[in-house]
Amino acid sequence: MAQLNKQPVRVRFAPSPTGGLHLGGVRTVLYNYLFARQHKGQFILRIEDTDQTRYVEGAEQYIYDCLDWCGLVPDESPLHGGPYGPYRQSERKAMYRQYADQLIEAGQAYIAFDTSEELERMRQENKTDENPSPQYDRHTRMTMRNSLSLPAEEVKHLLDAGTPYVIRIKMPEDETVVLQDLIHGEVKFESALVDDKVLLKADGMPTYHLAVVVDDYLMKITHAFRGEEWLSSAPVHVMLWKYLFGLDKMPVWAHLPLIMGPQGKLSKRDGAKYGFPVFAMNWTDPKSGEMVEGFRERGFLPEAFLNMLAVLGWNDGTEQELFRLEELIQKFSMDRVHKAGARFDFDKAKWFNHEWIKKGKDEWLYDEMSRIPGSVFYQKEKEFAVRVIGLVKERCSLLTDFNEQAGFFYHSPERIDADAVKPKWNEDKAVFFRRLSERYATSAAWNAQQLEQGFKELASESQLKPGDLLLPFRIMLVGGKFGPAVFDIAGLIGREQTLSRIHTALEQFKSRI
RNA sequence: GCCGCGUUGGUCAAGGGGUUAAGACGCCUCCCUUUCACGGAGGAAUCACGGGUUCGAUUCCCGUACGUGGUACCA
Repeated sequence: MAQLNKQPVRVRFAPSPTGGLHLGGVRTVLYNYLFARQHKGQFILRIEDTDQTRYVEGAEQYIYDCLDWCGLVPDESPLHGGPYGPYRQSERKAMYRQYADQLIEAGQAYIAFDTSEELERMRQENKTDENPSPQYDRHTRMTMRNSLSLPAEEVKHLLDAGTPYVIRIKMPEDETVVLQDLIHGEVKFESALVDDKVLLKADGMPTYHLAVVVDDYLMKITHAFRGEEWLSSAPVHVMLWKYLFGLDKMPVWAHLPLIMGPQGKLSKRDGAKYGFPVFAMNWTDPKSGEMVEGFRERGFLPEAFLNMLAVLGWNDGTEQELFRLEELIQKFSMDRVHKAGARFDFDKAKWFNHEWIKKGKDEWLYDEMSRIPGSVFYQKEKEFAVRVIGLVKERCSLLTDFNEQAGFFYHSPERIDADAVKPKWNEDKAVFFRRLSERYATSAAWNAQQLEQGFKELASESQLKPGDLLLPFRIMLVGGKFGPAVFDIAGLIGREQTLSRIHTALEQFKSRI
């Protein structure tokens, strides 16, 4: 550990490209990234594609796209290259075998010939109420077909005959495996209770267990952060480190708390079930065609998404909740990460986005809006859009809210909420608006101040209270009881639109009220 | 079942032997605004349970319960 401190910090995110990248995955990336930047170290992306049966077309590219969108770009990766490549485990296949062989030499691993049927049979036969899932361990390994139970000659014979086999770690009978975790502190395991995990599969590919250890060593990883679902298999990794490279070379671990859904572990199904995104970006499974919604398409700003994720399980000890990435890099610390899993709350997520929208520059929001399909803002020039955005942004939690909140700046309301004006509508008011439109038709200047002044003058000439006329006017221009100040709206949409909307509404009121 | 991790309002959480137990989201009320929103002021709501230790436990220890992860030639 002392030695590690002198080395440049190197952390890695190691996803397997089998589908979308969900909340928890992005948070793991984020914490890795923050830690690396804070320590002026390297952030590596390693693709763990050792299971060929789970290969999913496009999944790797999708990961790059997500990281790109979030702005968490790795220093080394299959895409960006680097001095410790290749960064795809499938391309490193040849590197793992020697370590497995080394373990066999040392008696720390063994060869096992059991077929999946035989394994299944063992599990069935040993299954009891007390032990519903028997392990391949010190109790059962001598009853199986492996280089420990079989005579050396038979092993040689089977090998010569090309019998498929795997290599398993031989967990010691009586050892306490101790792990120092940055978040959980000291965690202990009894080696006797851990099973003989497969290290090298029959196809020659390593399992995760061998691959992480070997690659973390070869890639000089100093700190290994991963989800808490890995904590149970940590003793296997620790043993491997001890056997292969020495505990003093082992990275510092941190097992991140899980992100939970409304009930239990957050799953992609929760998204569809409860109506919120769980992936960073839309992900369509190429086989099933099933689409899981992403935060990006739902209208989140990457900054807000990251902000929300950062404080889901971490805080800086103050009341601050809004952080820019630079601040997070400065303030993040693993020992302030909460131990317990956190339930994801979509309302709170929207609040973060809302805050970022309110704080955001209008021009910037305009640019971000390009991601929203069918955004109204591209129907007219940018200058107009930017002014509209400034007027409505405090009413929008998501980028996708803008179309509804700003639509009436681009087209006259599709539906006019006549019911809202109905109770207090009368002929005096109708007369007022007819006169107002005459007045507006000829007024020299067209800006909010002038329009408001004209409106109020006419109201007092008509012996009407402006307050009683404002709501009808709003309904005429907007269609409903929402939106920014009416005269700002009239000022922006212009004379022609304002007059036309007054006339249209007047007609509707005539027939419907 | 076994192993690991965890448990402060509905949710995210600060705190940590003596506190009126922060704050945020959400919810409710009021103010501002003759809309909605923003903003402001309030409100309801919390230390899982049982034993210790202690003058005193939400805080420390031990159990229990509950939640959660693992228990694959998946990661």
